[in-house]
Amino acid sequence: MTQAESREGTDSLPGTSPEATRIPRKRDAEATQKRILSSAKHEFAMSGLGGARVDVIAEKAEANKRMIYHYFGSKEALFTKVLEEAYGDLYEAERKLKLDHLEPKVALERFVRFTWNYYLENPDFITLVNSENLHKGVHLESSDVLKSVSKNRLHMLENLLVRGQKSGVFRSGIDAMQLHISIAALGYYYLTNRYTGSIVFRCDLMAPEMLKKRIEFNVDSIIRIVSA
Amino acid sequence: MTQAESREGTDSLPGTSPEATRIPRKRDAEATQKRILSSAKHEFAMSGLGGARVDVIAEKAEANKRMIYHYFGSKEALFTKVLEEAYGDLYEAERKLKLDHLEPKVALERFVRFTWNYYLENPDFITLVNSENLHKGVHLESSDVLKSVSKNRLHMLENLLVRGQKSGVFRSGIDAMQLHISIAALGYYYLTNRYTGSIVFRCDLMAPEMLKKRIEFNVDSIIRIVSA
DNA sequence: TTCATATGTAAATATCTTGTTACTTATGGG
DNA sequence: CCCATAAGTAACAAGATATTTACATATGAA
Repeated sequence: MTQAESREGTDSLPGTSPEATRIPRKRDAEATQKRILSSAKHEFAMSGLGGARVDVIAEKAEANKRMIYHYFGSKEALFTKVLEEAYGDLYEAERKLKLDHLEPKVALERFVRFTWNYYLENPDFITLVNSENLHKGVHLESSDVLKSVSKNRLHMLENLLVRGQKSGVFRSGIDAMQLHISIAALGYYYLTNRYTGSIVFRCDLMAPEMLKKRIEFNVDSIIRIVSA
Repeated sequence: MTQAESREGTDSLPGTSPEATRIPRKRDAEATQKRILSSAKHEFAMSGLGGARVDVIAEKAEANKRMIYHYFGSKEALFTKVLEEAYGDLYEAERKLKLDHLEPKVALERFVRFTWNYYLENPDFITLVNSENLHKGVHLESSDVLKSVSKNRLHMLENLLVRGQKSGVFRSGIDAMQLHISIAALGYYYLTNRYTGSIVFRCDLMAPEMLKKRIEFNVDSIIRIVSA
């Protein structure tokens, strides 16, 4: 089956020819790039950088391999772009949280829940990050995009800690980076290792009641860690 | 060129010929299997299941591809065996800890430090587990070996918690599985994401003083989580 | 309209990769 | 010793795979 034919199922003809001839795609560079990025994100997340196939990415994007190389240069450059977008999305969602006006303890709890929910709702993020770390971070280490978006990453949490310390609900001397890492860790580890974890512990770690147990345990843990 | 001829370039005949003759490897099935397993563990850890190459595994094992298929059947079966061994090694090291006679708090701290050190000294374990989870646990879900070695995995920690609760140092109502997962998570996440983490936080997470900071933070966190 | 160029398609290429096959050699039991 | 068999080697086959090339078509500016 030709690629032109492969599209005929979903579309019909714009006027001229009666039988199912190919409908040339409307030229839309931006849309094509978006479809490729979205498809790549999914494939890279599912199979890792090494396991993902350029052919499959192109096919799922309803685009052509040639377009991938045209727009992104190489499989690895595409992977880099996907990673940058994934980090950008997370950070943007974080920024939207607006925790500054909330009571420190409430704000911290909300941040813990947000982090957990983000991982849960964006499972791609975790596998993408895992894949990049398997490759020792080579795709992001020279990424100005990541460096830019990750600037002042700890600002919000630092403010939160200072506010809480001043009001006496948090103890002093808490390292914001260590806490930030811990908040991520408690959720991330559970979810990334959900398959082996379910085997080892002989239960379905993704069952709704188990997920609920986990997030409540995490919230409680983080609060205990910072409490005065 | 025949297959026999193809070897004559590097080697000459044993005994009959005077100059540097080939030394045929001593036949030792067990040793060869061990070399293959060790090499495979390293390659799978370095590149993941998909990224590892059977040829490279054979070469690094100073063995032959044929031997891999002879002894293990397939790349995936070899991967399964490597995983089973990796889990077995961790669990055996855990069993050697002998925490029963220690004061609960001291014992728990020792367990947290053990877990951290094990990940630090066996970085292969983390990437192997990551790789298996990328593959949704398919290689271990039917592994009787893993099911066998992971039996009563929470026993030690449960005993510890009960002892601590009885003596009043630990609070009651702590879920041993959640705690176990958290102890692993705080170390595992930091180490598996050390590359992207170092970029995002603009510091070398693997620098000795940073590692020290992390383990001390983790020990303190776990103690706070369980304290009465 | 005309034409340069951005966008898109199909096929080729060169290299890799897993698993197999045909073959060689060491080992140990009779 | 003799020889069946376990252990080991090299080359091959079939199918993937990333990237490139040759070509086609839509678009918009002149």
